[in-house]
Amino acid sequence: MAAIAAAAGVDRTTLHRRFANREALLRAVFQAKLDSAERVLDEARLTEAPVPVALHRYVEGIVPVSREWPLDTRRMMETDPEASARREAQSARLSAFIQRACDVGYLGPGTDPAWARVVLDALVDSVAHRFPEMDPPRAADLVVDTYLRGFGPSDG
Amino acid sequence: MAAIAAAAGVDRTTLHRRFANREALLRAVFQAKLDSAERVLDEARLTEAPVPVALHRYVEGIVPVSREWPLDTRRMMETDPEASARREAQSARLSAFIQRACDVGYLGPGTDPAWARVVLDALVDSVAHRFPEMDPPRAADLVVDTYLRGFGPSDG
DNA sequence: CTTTACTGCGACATCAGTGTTGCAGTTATC
DNA sequence: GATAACTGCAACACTGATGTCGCAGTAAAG
Repeated sequence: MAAIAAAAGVDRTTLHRRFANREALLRAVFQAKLDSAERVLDEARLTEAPVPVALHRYVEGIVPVSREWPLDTRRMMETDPEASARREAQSARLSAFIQRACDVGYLGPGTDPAWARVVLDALVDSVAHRFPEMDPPRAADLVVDTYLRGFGPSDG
Repeated sequence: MAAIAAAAGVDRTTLHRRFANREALLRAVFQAKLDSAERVLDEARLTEAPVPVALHRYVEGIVPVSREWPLDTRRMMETDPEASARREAQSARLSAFIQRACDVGYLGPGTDPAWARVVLDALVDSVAHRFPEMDPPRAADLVVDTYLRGFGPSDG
């Protein structure tokens, strides 16, 4: 709480006036991230936009969210079942999109959707935190390009 | 310390007989991971084996290390300058290998070595922890394939 | 000018985690 | 059988983080 207050530039007492305790503060932060992530999923139109468009919009939107809320929402599991369920629902939407991308042939035949999903998360997280100065549209370009083509020479 | 002791199946007192304090235990664990990682780097022969062979050997070797020591050695930064320097040296070896892979054309022209390095780390970490039952040779196959080809259909 | 709203500060109480100690029990060695 | 080595257990002291409280100061509103 002291570290969070210092980072926010306020006194610990002020934090406690807004949040009853540390758990309440964490819950509020998780909710804020879930809100932002949900907005990105909605705006990406994962189920109706063309797959390439939806993918790019999703990545471009989620990179700033990941940067603003650099916390792993999976850690909410045991403390807030409601938030956990909400996170699971959002994750399911993304996994369904990956499946759709496979179904329409956007991802190659033989692609394991589970692995494709994990890799997308990893690439987003990496670009967001290891290249913090890269702006979201360019970060999305990089992630999508790497995601589809890898690093091998073209026309291998 | 209580959680570590419980996970190890021993009493806290036994931990304290071996390690003066929590910091000493952490240092020992970091050293063990650095030792294992160094062995993998040595055996991969990153500077003399053919690039595809070296890459596969490295990934196949580092996946079990990452599983056995699931801790981020970057967190040693401020507590143990010696271990931090050792970690930096190992990281430099891997980055030099990525550069070599670019130089010989194994990675496509225009590849950003820094990004290629970050993505390799991310893929290894993902396969190690999100697919814990996958054996190392097969995990290495998957990582290298994804790394080079991505998920787009072949012959795009 | 008074009141309201808000904040920072310092002091305090509580608690969880770490580190220490003494003792009893177990196993292996001599 | 005695000794050494090792361990688990419980109790204790200490420390840092959290949460609470009272008070003084500041700014905005009436």
